[in-house]
Amino acid sequence: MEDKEGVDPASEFTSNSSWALAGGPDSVSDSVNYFFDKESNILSEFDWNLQPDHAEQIDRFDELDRADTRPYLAGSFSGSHSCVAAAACGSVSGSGTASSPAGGAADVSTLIPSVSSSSGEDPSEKYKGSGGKPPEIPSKARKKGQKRIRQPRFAFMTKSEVEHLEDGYRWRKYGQKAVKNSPFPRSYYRCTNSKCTVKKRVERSSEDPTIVITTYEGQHCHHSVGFPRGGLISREAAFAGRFTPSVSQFYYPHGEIPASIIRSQQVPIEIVESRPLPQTTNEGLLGDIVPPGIRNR
DNA sequence: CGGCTTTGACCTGCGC
DNA sequence: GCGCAGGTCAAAGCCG
Repeated sequence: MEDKEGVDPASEFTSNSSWALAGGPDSVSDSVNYFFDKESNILSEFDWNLQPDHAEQIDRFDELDRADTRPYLAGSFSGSHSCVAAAACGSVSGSGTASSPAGGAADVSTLIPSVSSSSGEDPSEKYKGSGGKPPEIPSKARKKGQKRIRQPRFAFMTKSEVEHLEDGYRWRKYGQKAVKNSPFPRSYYRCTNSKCTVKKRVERSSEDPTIVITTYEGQHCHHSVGFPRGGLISREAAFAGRFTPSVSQFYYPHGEIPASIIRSQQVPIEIVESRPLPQTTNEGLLGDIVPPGIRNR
């Protein structure tokens, strides 16, 4: 509806978001490989294809970052988060409450998922668990054998002491599971809005307990509820909270951020500057954080 | 009392 | 077929 107005530039560039480039700078390649090694289970689970091939473009993102994206990437989650993600948000309906990014950012982690618009047409979709039912379909009404339709997912890493970020929406925890090969459990949250099917998972990296990996699934069909603590929202939170499909992200694993980014970002960074978001449009967001050349791939 | 968290059970898919 | 792991359900308990 209102979230689908017009053509989504993001989807335009992510509709075939299994980017395949060739080769890449060493530092970033290492970074990517690092991420694959350490978080491959998570990434693969999310269908993310973070390949060394992306290094070249990530490096360009690096340049972009030096250009003036930092304030936009800065996060201000409640608690002591240092946001690690840069994400582009697709179809955003209105500017909502995401208008005042505040400081407190750090590790700009990026990640390139092959965010499939996964409407269930993907034969490789593995609907592990969930009783195999789509969120929209109550368990009782669910037909046996019906495949759960997985919503597009979006994730980011956050260096944080607390796990639950405030992203402007209210969440209800509906489950927690121990994760294999990880001492940290994974928590499952669902948007408290009864009409909203967005879910999110929160888990800590087994490799770096200071890293919180938050995965959003689905798309909010409503506006955020605002921010009780100061009313400031980070750009990432805005992205996350209003996540829509057709989004591409970039991840740098903590500690493996390309040196140039570290130079410009420092880790962590306390950014006091509060700068209004440009327009919360796809164009604006993408323009901020997506390296040139990536967008139309 | 309503909303939320906790937690064990259950379901499903996948690999062997 | 079986076991494992992930995801969800739902009852019970907690809290404001």
